[in-house]
Amino acid sequence: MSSQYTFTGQFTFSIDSKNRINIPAPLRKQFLTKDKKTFVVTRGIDQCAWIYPISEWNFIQNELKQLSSLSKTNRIFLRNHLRHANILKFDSQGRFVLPQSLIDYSTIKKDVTIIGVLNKIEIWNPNLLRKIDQSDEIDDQSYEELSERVNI
Amino acid sequence: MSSQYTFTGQFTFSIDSKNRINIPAPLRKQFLTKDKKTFVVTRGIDQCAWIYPISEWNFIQNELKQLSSLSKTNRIFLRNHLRHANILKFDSQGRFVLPQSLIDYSTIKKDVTIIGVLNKIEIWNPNLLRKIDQSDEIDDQSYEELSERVNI
DNA sequence: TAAGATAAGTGGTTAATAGTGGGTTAATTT
DNA sequence: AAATTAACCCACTATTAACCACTTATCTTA
Repeated sequence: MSSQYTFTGQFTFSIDSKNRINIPAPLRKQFLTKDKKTFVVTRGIDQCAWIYPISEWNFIQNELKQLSSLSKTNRIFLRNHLRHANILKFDSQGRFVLPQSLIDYSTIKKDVTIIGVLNKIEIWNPNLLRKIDQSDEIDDQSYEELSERVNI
Repeated sequence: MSSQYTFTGQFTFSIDSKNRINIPAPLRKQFLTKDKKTFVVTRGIDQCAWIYPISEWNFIQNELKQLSSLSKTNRIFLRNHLRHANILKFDSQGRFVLPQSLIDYSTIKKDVTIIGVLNKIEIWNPNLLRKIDQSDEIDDQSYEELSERVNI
């Protein structure tokens, strides 16, 4: 079964003194009641944070179970994706606190650009996203191979 | 299944102080009731904005859902296609507000030229469209090639 | 073809919502 | 017990969306 979420759009918000980030209303409104404002924030493959509604995350977890730990790439991939995953809820104002480790990882300072990418939401340092936008790096061979087997 | 929309024609309207654009009545009337006045505005490949009725967009989106985010190429592709997509509705007067980012992208000032192109509607800076009109002539060779694929 | 009626395009006002900031209390940690 | 963190609440401001109104164009019908 494919995703029930179809996040789109781009928004630039500020992160406050308590490291709270507002989820843009158009994205927040999409959250299904069954997910109860619950989601997972984790490291993106790129230098950003990824947000999955909890039901999406559960689906992805099942996909990840397919990967054998005999493969080194798999082991590294699984480790890095699972250890940084935080289960959170947004508050009555629609905000959540972004864990410090993810702030550091994505080099977030004062502002964040939040973008909808189908089944997930990405949180970026605006400057970084702009840079990425122009110059894109080389494809990673290992990821290419993985992509043929897992669909997240 | 092919598109249920066949937008045609050209209209030049003004954009008001609140960045609202009127969808020309002939195009608006084509909107199917199932789409509930809902559509997606996004970046065109050329320097203009594209409008897809929501059912058209959903078809495109389902294709995009096939792409795994483990592939770098896919990630970049998905991001850049989805972040500029805004799901909107037109108001009771048949207008919608064009997001600032798209106004900038298509260098729109006071007036806009709206053209129907089969399954989508394009929004142009009139001056830009005029320029393109002259410089983007199709040469005889290209017409010959086209003739082998389309019979009109 | 003139007059009325209807629809289309444009403009502005008001009411609701969204984004942001901060404070208070409860829970956890040290 | 003190300090830090997290949850909750309240409040201000700016933006957005819903609503109303007017003008111009198009269509209808006498």
